[in-house]
Amino acid sequence: MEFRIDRSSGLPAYLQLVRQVREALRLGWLEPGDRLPTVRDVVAGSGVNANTVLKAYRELELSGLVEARQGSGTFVKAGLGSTDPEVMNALRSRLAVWVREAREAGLDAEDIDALVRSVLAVDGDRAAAGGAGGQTNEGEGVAVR
Amino acid sequence: MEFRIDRSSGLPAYLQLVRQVREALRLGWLEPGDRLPTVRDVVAGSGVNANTVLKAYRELELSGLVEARQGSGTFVKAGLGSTDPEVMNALRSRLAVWVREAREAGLDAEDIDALVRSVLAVDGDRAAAGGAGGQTNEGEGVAVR
Amino acid sequence: MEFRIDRSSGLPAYLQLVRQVREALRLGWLEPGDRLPTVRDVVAGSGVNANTVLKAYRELELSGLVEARQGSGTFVKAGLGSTDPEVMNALRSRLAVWVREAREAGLDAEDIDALVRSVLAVDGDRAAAGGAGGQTNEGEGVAVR
Amino acid sequence: MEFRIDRSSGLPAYLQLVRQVREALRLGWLEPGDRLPTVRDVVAGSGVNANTVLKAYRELELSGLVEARQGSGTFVKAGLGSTDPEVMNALRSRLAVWVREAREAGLDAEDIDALVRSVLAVDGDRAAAGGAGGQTNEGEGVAVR
DNA sequence: GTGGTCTAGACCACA
DNA sequence: GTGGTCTAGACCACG
Repeated sequence: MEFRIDRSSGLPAYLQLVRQVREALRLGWLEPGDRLPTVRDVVAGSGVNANTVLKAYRELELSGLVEARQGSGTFVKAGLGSTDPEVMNALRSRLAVWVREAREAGLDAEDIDALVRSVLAVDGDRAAAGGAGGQTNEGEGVAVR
Repeated sequence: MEFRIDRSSGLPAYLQLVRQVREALRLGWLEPGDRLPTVRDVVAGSGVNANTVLKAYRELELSGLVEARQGSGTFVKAGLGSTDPEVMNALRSRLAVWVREAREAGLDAEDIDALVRSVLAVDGDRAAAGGAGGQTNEGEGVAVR
Repeated sequence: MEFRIDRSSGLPAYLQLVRQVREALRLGWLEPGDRLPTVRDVVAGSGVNANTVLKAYRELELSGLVEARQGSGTFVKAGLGSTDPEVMNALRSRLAVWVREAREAGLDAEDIDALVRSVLAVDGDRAAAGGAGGQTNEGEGVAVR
Repeated sequence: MEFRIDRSSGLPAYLQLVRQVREALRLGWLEPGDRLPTVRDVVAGSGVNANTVLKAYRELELSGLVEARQGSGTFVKAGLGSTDPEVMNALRSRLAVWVREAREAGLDAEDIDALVRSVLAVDGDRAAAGGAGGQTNEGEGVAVR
């Protein structure tokens, strides 16, 4: 697993790390028992400071997702992606089709992001009680009357 | 237009405001000539401090999207949504269908977000130079080999 | 509220801070709505580094006990001490009597601590399922056969 | 004698071992001449690394409490529990009564710990120079004004 | 070599 | 002036 940090996004580096681990868990790219890259690897690969990585890993540990074993590394303890990988893949490929069309219609990544967020916001009001998701984007969103 | 800020997202409040205005522009919910809510309104509606709103509006003004007219408010100067509203709506409704299916398959907002981001990341490598840049999420993304 | 850090205890300073806040909550000395001392106050009063305090406060925030409000301080969000203050005081004064006797019998603080821990350990095996307490001492303890 | 180490307590593993030996000495569970479990036993029984156990034993030896005899094991050299076993037992059983009442009043182990520590802290100010020092908890404690 | 703790100090976001 | 983020670097605990 490899991290990419976007320094201009405004989101703190350690939260980007946390988020990317959570995403990998949700997508099934990481599973219980897997070892996260060592702090030193992440430092070498992404340019952030070691303490930033430690902070991210500690946050993940506090939320029960990973477990640090001194001297041997940090390991995934619990999964997040409860969805059947096949279903996931089906959804993913249909999404990919949609994204391609959107791009052909001239939308860029930010447009697409805005669209998705707006649909999720509407949809979220319907799904409501689902949440407890943690650091999701729920709650942020635009409303025009 | 109404702002919602999520204090626990890690993203600075003023950037959430900026982002939401940009999203509204991209989605065609705001158009040149429209007036943004007054600072006072935003304060009342979202609980942030007036200085935070001012900072967001100033930032939008610096990027040329809005214009403050002394005594009468802040107005949209330029659009961002260059896409034909009909096409936009078509894309939007197809997206909504996909989202509904995803939700029925058990994915929550964070799952969906992760999926979208991962598809955009792959897709981004292909589209590369495409985006107008700005504060997009491009660049952040997970890679597992 | 005032913190005291024991640098020779082996327990990390930030955990001592966390523990002391938890204790104050359990004893009813802190209640929801109360403001914790500012980071700067703690630094001035206890000699630890600001980041150490921030780390402690952040940990408390992640566990849902306090809430940081930028620019205005850190506030207690949830209580821990569900016990009736009167009952608490009764127990406390009876304990104080016992402690006095123990001291008169020649036990020092470490002896008393050892005794309490050993009684709790035995007792804990009986109470068993109670826990989920978090960073309690449960689990550590001596057993001689 | 059997050790239990709590990996989530924040206290270094080797200090937990040292502490448990000291407690056993104070409570009279270990006496001069007794043999401590071999390093191998401790490793098998508690999961820590052999070096960690060695470090704990070395520390105990440095403080004069135990003595390593090449080829035959590590033996208790000096006691810590100077208190008459009968008095100790009397105190212990009265403590047990109190603990039972506390538990019935709804206090859990962490509550009890907090209470004991707070009483000891107050009491400590009175007894002052009393303690033999060492790695006691003296000095840490909460004060609310 | 692994993760973890702490410090000192710069800078940012918010009220 | 409030909390928060990040860095750089020293040192510790553990395997």
